[in-house]
Amino acid sequence: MTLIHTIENSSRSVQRSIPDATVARLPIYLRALKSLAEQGITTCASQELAQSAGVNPAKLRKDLSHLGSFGTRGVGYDVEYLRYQIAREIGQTQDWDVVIIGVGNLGEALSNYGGFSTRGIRIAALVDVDPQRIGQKIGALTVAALDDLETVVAASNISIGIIATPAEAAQGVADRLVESGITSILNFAPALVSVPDGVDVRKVDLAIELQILAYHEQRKSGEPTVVNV
Amino acid sequence: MTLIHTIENSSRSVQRSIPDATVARLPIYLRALKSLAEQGITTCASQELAQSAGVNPAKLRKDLSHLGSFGTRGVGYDVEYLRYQIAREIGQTQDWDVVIIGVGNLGEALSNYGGFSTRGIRIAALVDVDPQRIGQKIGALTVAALDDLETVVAASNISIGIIATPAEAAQGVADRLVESGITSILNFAPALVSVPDGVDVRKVDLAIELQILAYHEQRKSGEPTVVNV
DNA sequence: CCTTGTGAAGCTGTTCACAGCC
DNA sequence: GGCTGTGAACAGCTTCACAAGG
Repeated sequence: MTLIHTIENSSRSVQRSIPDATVARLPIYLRALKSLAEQGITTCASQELAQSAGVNPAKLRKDLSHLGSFGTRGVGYDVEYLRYQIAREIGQTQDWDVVIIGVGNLGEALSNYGGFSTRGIRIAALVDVDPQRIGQKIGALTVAALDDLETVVAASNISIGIIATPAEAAQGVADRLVESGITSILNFAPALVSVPDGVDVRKVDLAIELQILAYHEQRKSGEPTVVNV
Repeated sequence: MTLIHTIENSSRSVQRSIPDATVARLPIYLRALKSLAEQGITTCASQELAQSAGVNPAKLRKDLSHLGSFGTRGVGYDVEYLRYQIAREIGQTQDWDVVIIGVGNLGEALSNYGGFSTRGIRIAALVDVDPQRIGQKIGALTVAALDDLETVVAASNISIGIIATPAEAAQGVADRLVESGITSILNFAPALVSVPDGVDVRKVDLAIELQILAYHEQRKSGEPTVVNV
């Protein structure tokens, strides 16, 4: 990806840029900490936290070491304090407004998905091309026209776009998003979208996930462990 | 992960086990090849195919080299032949039957998702706990009771389970799936599920994807590239 | 004594660059 | 000449194991 415009270490302040692999796990730690907090646990060792997050303790400690030094040797971490530090690092102290483009089955499911609000994500707008869809109400939101994307983005201070259209429409929508000033895109369409430098695209391809499982499944059942000599 | 019960190289046959990173890209190549085929292109160089898949040509060639040697030096690859070889490797020559557990917004969206059938995935059954849901028709399928999971799995020759329940229910469902003999699970619930060795679990967490984007977004807008000295 | 934070080792994946082959 | 297939260099991530420090 290499989208991090390497600031190549200015003199002061902590060394920027946390490894991608670490960033991807920070939300998991956050959820694990939340769960510990709800159980009334106020302090934990890397051991427990790691277990609760499904990683190995060394990895957890290494990950945290990229953000700073928040633990106490011989004791562990203060749950609330660590929670706050991670939240701050990944920008969870504010809410992020998101627009979903494409209000089909998936778009609608996403807009009704309950898991976002507690994680700093707010679905702020829905957009579609279909005249039948435009004006329709989904929960508290009214579906806007794709033509009004720029207006919608500007009005709602939106910073992330979700593409939930068919594959053919994906590139066009991505272009429109970029024009609107959006620099972070989550793409659910099974298509490659290309964007200018400085714009982040993440892709979630549901079919691919299943195809990967199918591959392993084939391995497991296909050849019944031929350990011939 | 390390779920590949390393056969540690028996004497004959190609060395098994393709790198995970490669497996994850094979479906992408397959789609790119399909697209080329539809444009009437019968032969292609790694250059074009790589571009169409969004990877670099060297990586593509290295990936393919793990499956065998399917190209012609000085010429490139035969689109149909390569397509068949990759499809064979990832088990796309047959259809894989899938059960979705949890027919909420997401489960329903998945069951209506058009992108599966062309990629060798067939939603064969839907299951829920909610008595209101059970018996309901979604497309051609009738929602079955969670209690009948074993029966459903056996009857339809299902090999993959998709967990689309709330987080609290995920572990219980995973246990039921494993009991039913399922060894491949795609988990959409924002929860860690633990399973015995030999069972593959992949996780898709929609909120995490957005949180990762939010992190980068914060980076981009937060500090306006402080390149102080 | 116990647990963190971290150099160092090891592993996996990517990229380079070229020999091999059509 | 041109493109594949691949050893070798490289980069990033994970794991180990231990010194540092409460």
